[in-house]
Parts: sequence; C-alpha cells; structure tokens
Amino acid sequence: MSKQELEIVKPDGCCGTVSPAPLDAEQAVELATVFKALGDPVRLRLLSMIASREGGEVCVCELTPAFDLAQPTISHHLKLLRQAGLVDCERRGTWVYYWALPATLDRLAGFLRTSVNA
Amino acid sequence: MSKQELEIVKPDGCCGTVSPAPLDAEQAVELATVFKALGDPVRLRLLSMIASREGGEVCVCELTPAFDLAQPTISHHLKLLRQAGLVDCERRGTWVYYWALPATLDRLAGFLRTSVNA
DNA sequence: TCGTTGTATCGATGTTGGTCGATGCAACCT
DNA sequence: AGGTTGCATCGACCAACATCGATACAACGA
Repeated sequence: MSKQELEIVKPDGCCGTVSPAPLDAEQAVELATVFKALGDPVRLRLLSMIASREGGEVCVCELTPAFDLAQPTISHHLKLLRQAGLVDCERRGTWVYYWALPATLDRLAGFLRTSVNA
Repeated sequence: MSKQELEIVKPDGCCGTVSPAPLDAEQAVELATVFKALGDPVRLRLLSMIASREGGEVCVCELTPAFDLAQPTISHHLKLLRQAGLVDCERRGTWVYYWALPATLDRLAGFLRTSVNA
C-alpha cells in the first residue's frame, strides 16, 4: 500500500529526517478494523451495555428494545462487534448472551498509550 | 434516538434487571466520531507518524510521499483527523506542520479503560 | 406436532465515505 | 510581476455501510 517504505523522498531540505514508520500497513489495517467497529454510536452503546454489566453477560432480549431500531439492525451491529473480536456470544436455550472480550480492548488501549506517550 | 431510556420492557423473566445505560446516546455520538476517525488504516498511520515524532511535529511534505495515494486524499484524511480533535496544524512559511492532541486520545483511552474494568 | 417467540440471515435501498483530477490559494524565488 | 511549489478545496465517481421488511432457523410450550 505504501509507495516508499525505506527511501523517503523529501521535497528539499524542509525538515529533519524521518524515523521508520511506527505502524506498518498491515498492523494499521487490523487496528482500523477494530476502531471502525467502534465508530458507530449504536455499537458503542451496545459494547458499553455489555461490558459494564455485572456478571459480564447480557441477553440480546435486553439490548434490542433499548434502541429505536429494528431487530435485524441490532443483530447486524452485534455481528460487527463479534467480527471485530470485541464481544462473543453463546446460545443457552431460547436466549443468546453476549460478553465483552477485554483482550481486544487492551490492544486498542495499547495503541493509544504509545501514541500519547510519544 | 433511544426508545425507552428508563423503562426497559423485557420479554418476560429471561434475565436480571437492567442497570442504567452506562453511555448515553449523546456521549456515544461524540465518542463514535473520534473512533470513526481512527477507523481507517491511512489515518491510523498518519496519526502514528505524527504522534510518535520527536519534537511532536511533522511536516505534511513528509506525510504525503509515505503513501501510495494522491495528495488530495492525504489532505482529506488529515482534515478528518483535525475535525475529530486528534491533531492540529499550523502553517509556517511554505510548509504546514501537524501535531497530535493527547487530550482526545486520553478520552478514548478512558472509555476503553472503563469498559475493560467493568 | 403445531403455533409462538427469540435471533440470525437475506435482499433491497438510501446514505456515507475513500479516492482522484482539476482548481484555487498562499508563500517563496528570480 | 511572473513562475514555481506546497497544501487545501471542489466535484464526481464508485464502494462500503446502516437500515429495514421479509424470511429462515432454533427452542420452547401446549
């Protein structure tokens, strides 16, 4: 995706030298997928409702009526959160329960931390 | 945006009671705007290049040739990062310099932290 | 077994977003 | 002043996405 990874061509002598890109293209694609999953208000609230729950589990039957959206729409957003590795789910009898996966959240926090401390 | 904020109607007696939504709709919209800005590999790398820089400033003339994209495209991504409050810029003579705004990154990290610790 | 309920998937649709060429503007140089 | 370079904005195009109704599937109850 990048044109020149090692040999950076500067216009002339405008600024200092370039340190190697701190985030390669591959890592950026993976991270962006997760951030994109958080880039929607509905999904943010869904994740917040799931993660902030005592016991760590929430039934879909509680999540769906909390929004002014159709049921397939909520199901779609939950699927995106799942594909991003932010939550997982399990069917137990009639209902499906969702819980958060802290490892993925930690990964995002790690990126933000290194960016802040730079 | 939400149908019922206080009175949650549950199907019957499937699960426990609902704690108040930990992230209201308004906060979710604001946070999602910032996360959305990070939901693109190019912007993620741009921010990383800017934030991880000694001195904290990077000239646009260094950022543009680091990608296989047209100059207006990079300018567009930088604009989105600006509008999200993640970076700011200043023109000094011929060149424009960008730097990161840690406060916004901290805000995101705060959300992730509360979600992890729930 | 049949109807009912909870959830996911499918297909369609309107909107948003990434990308680019063309253009405009600002600052420098001669 | 005129030409050049760095960067932003504009307008257009195509892909991706959010949303919904219809439908399918799974589990339960009668």
